[in-house]
Amino acid sequence: MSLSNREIADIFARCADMLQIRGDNIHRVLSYRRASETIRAVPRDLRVISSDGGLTDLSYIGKTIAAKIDEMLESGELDFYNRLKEEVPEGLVDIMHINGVGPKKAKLFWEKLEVTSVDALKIAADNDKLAELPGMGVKSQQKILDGIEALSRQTGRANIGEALPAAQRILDMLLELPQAREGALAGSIRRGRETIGDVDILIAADDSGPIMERFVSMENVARVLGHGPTKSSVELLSGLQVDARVLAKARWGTALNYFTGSLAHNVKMRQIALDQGLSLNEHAFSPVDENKAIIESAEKTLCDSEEKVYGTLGLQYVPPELREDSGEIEAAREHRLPRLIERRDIVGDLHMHSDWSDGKNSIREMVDACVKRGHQYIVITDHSRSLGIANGLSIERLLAQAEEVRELNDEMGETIHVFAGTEMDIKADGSLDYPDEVLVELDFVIASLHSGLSQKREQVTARLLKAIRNPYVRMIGHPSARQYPNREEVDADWDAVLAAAKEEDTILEINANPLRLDLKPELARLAKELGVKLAINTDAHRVAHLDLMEYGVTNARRGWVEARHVVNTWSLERFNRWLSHKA
DNA sequence: GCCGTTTTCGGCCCGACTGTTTTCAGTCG
Repeated sequence: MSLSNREIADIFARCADMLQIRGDNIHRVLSYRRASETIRAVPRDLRVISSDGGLTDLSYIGKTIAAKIDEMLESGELDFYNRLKEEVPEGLVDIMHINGVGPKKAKLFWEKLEVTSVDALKIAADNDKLAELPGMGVKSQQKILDGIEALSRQTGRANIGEALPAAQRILDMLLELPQAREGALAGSIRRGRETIGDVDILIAADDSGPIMERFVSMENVARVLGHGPTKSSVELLSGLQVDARVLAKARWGTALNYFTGSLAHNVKMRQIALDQGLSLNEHAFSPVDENKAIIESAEKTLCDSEEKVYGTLGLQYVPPELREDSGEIEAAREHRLPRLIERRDIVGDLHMHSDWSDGKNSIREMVDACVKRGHQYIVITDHSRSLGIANGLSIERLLAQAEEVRELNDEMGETIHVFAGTEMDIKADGSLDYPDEVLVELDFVIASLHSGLSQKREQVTARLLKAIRNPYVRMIGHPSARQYPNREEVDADWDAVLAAAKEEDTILEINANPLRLDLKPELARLAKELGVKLAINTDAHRVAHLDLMEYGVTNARRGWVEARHVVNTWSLERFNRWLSHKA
């Protein structure tokens, strides 16, 4: 039995941890970790890539790791991993994930106390066994107990939809202090990742004390994890960890670049700097000698903006969303980065619900709210009849709603165009929820998966293909049906889905709801490269959800998407022309 | 173990903070 991309990525990550505990060369460890990251981000099935002989084209996958991938694809097992497990107890990997415990401590607990699980470690700590170990003390022991508690409380990474507003509030509060000259969110939140491990906040100021003081004394702080003169760390009551750093304005560019990451992007930046005789860190560019040692007497180059950092290296400015070491450095070198889509390019929203199904607001309220947000056109797309839990519309109600939408549209005149549509279920048996003679009555039909999400790949793929090929279906809503934190994407043959969407001129949605962000960036990038049409929609179930569009735009930017790839950047006239041409 | 516009060997980021050190090791990002 073969393993999925994710399972293979997990195994390499665990190999890396075990190798590190064993004390292997750190760069060998990093190789496994990088390979794991690469595999996690690959949108294609490794089985397909492998049969095309393309594994070693992936970054950080060389001959050795490619062979290990093939072994797992064929046998479902990895001999190397199995042998590692005999040498290094697997529970140590979990212990390593406790905050404050790294490979050395994990190894220490194992060798001195024969502790090989988080539970056993907790018992040892409760009995004061840890404090007696060399290099340990009462405080370290307590820190580990806190870490174990945090681990059990943790539900994993926070969704960006929760983390971003919380982070923004803290940033705004710190920026109100008179000492703060400039501030920004950095890290994965700035890169727009779907989930956030912890929040990084940077403040430029000459006097750091009051800022650090204010930060650790915020009312929503559950505990202070660290409090130094220029860096502090807190855990909020929500469980979210937030780090704040203060630095000099003159170093703003290098610092923001450094703390925005990603790690892999930074490593490449530094390599390019070294190639030019410069060492790059969060403080400055420093000239280096032939041994790559910093020449202390030489003058350093400070950068107060990120543009200067990239400019110093002869690179085009790289938008944060692209900084994942997925080709952006190479493109920046040749000044051929795309002009990414922006929120202001969006002039319509093709997917929203009303109180006719499971929405909270009336059609009129949704329309008025969309007018306020400057949309030129929208589509009302309530759920279809088989989605009983969402009060899906019977054929009679659907036709009655279409009638009402058209009357409202006439009433709105030139203010906004309201199309009559539906979000129709692709049922578990593969059939569509309304017959063609009903669909023909609508202006815009979305087809979406809401059930049968754990079916086999062949089945799910066939359902998607059938929907894509229906002459009345214009768009597939949230194509992979993934939802944070608990629902994995469906298993489908995405190569086949993208090819069919291209052939049939069917739009694939980038759903802007932060719990979905579906298509994911990797697939969106593949789709636009193939010439598949995309649309970014809120899937709003209430007026407030209409403001989630920004998350969808960020997600699209992470997929290198430009305005020209996205249908709802088109004028009403062009959108109408496409609708009638396709019909 | 990967990688290459100084290439197939010799590199691979490094500074802040913490707690245990009495000059530094481990962790983290």
